[in-house]
Formats: sequence, structure tokens, C-alpha cells
Amino acid sequence: MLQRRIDDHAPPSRELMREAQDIFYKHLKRVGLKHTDQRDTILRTFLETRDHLSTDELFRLVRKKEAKIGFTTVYRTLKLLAECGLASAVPFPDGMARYEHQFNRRNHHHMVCTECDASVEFFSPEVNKLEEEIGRKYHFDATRHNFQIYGVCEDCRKKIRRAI
Amino acid sequence: MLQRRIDDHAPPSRELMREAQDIFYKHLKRVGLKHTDQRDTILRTFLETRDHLSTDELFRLVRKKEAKIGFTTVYRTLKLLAECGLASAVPFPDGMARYEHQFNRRNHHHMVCTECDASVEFFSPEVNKLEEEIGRKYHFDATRHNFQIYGVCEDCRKKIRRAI
DNA sequence: CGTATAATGAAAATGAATTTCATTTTCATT
DNA sequence: AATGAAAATGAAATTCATTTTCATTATACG
Repeated sequence: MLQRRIDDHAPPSRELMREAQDIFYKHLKRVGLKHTDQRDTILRTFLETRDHLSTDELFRLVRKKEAKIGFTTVYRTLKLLAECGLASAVPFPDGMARYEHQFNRRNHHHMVCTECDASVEFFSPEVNKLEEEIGRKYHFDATRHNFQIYGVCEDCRKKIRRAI
Repeated sequence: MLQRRIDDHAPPSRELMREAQDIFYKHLKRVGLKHTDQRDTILRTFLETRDHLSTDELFRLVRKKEAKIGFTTVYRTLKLLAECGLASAVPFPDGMARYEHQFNRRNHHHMVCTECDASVEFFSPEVNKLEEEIGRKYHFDATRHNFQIYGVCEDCRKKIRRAI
């Protein structure tokens, strides 16, 4: 099942889509790989979501468009997308590998409800500043970070209160 | 293999050890479980490390003390430790479930080198403050968080520079 | 002590991630 | 457009961490 998602998101514009495809196909060329319809479909499907997708979840979405595309291809394409920076793996506590897209996104963070798995994105420039400061302090060349807050969302809190 | 770890850590004092055991055995009693030698050994072994241990890594350490203890017991005990708050799962990007101990520890965060997997702990009261603020803003009952910065450590940076 | 209940650990089961391999497709070169 | 080398595809098999099962052993309460 797809994660519930709380945010205000418009689907990517045609230009952004094109730009992302450009990045992807430049990467393929660079490492000597080929342009295929499957890869195209998978990239587009991926960009159209804003969820944190497991490979299997993306596979199901891709299937709706092109019933012939196999799980393995989705799996491999997702790795390629991660390689060229369009996707990145988000370690979630459920243990399954999940990816989110990274293209033209503000650096963002997640709040995860431990009751219903809803995840809310939030943006915090302070966190970005911290990344930089900490990196300097420890002589790390910091490239990205991962910030998740766990807790119970308002809805679940109400439900729990009612259940008592 | 154990993760390389960079920090300044003294082994837990006898009193802290005792206090942790107390918490553990109170928890066992509460849920109607029994006190066993194996659980004792596993708890002690766990507390003596500061690494982010996978189940298998802890199992290997436990084995050195008591060769008869099985993997399954370590696996189950780790879950019990997580239940009573002495351990907590840390989602790392390698996909394996890792635990760290949580007893009497300042709230801390990690820097992970993407080249050598070394992890450095750091402490940042600002991050704790942010957790609180964000929780308030989004009406989340925030209980904990997870903050990791990825980058390249000084050593690896030197190695890379030499290789070019 | 005796007995009910839980713990243990070896082995089997599960399930996600990854690899294999026969077949098909792409694409640079005729 | 045809060719052929190299890569892609996808079904199936494999790997490997995690979890469950089950027969045996240990704990603890009366």
C-alpha cells in the first residue's frame, strides 16, 4: 500500500519533466547505456508521484501504464535514477528501501506518524544551515542529510483518546 | 563487519550497567517473561559496545562470550531491548536493521561517510529544539527524531585526491 | 519438589533484493 | 534499409537477512 501523504503538490511541468529526462539520458550516454521505452515510462511514472516509493510500489504504478514492463527493469532503472541524482534512497524504519525524487526539490525533511505511517514534508532552512556547520566542524564534505521526526499525528491522537 | 566508529567513549560504569539491567528485568516481569542467563549476556554485550550493530554483528560478539547462544535468541532479545527503550533501531542506508543503545545517552546524531561507512556521532541541542518547534507547528506529538548527514570524511577525501 | 509456562536454538519459511540467462531491442555502421 | 555487436529485458532462480516453527530444556511459582 502506498503511504499516505500530506502535502500540497502540483504535478511536474512539462519543462521540468523534459529537463529530468535530459539529465537521465545524458547519464545513460555517459556510462554507455541505451535509451529505451521502458526506461522512459519508468522515469515519467516516478516523477509523477511524490510518495516515498518502494520498488514494488513503483512497479505497480508502472504496470498500469505498460503492463509488459517487468519488476526487474523497474528495479534496475531505479538504481540508475539514484546514480544520476534524480532519485535518492530514504531509509525508513519499516526496513524497505524507498526512493523519492530529488529533482528540483527544495531540501526537505519528513515527519512520520508512528501510528498511521502518514508522512508530512517540511522545510527548514535551519537544518540546512546545521548541515553546513557540522560538516565544517568535523571536516566532512557534507553532501546531503536525512532528517525525520517521529511522533503521533493529530488524527491518531484523537483516535487514541477516543479509544480510552 | 563492524562499522568503523569515531568517538570518545568510556565503557559503561558498573552502576549504569546495573540500572539498565534493572530496566530490562522490570520490563520482562511486566510482560510476564523470564530472567535467563542468555538474556543477561546479550544485554551486557550490547551495552559494552557503542557501534550501530546489526543482529548478526551482536550475535558474533555474544558468541565470543557464550558459544552456545543462538542467533534466534539474540534476535529476540534485541527486540525486547527495543521494546523497553534500551535499544533503538537506526535506519541506515545499507538496508540492514541496526540498533544502538539508548540508555543514558544524550540525544545524538550521525555523520556517515559514504566512502568508508565510518560514522561519527555529534550532539546538537539545536536539532532537539527544532524537533520541538516543528512538532508544535504541525500538531505532531513528536517523540524522537533521526538526523544523519552524509558526506566524505577527511581521510577518504585525501585518498581520492591522491588517486586522481 | 512438581508442574505450568516460557525460553531456547536448530531448522525451515518467508520475502525483499539481486543475479542469471535466453531472448529481444537498440544503435552505430555499413 | 540491413547488419551485427552490445546492451536491455523480464521471467525465473538465487541470495540473504529476517522471522516463524517446533521439539527440547530451563525457569519460577505454588
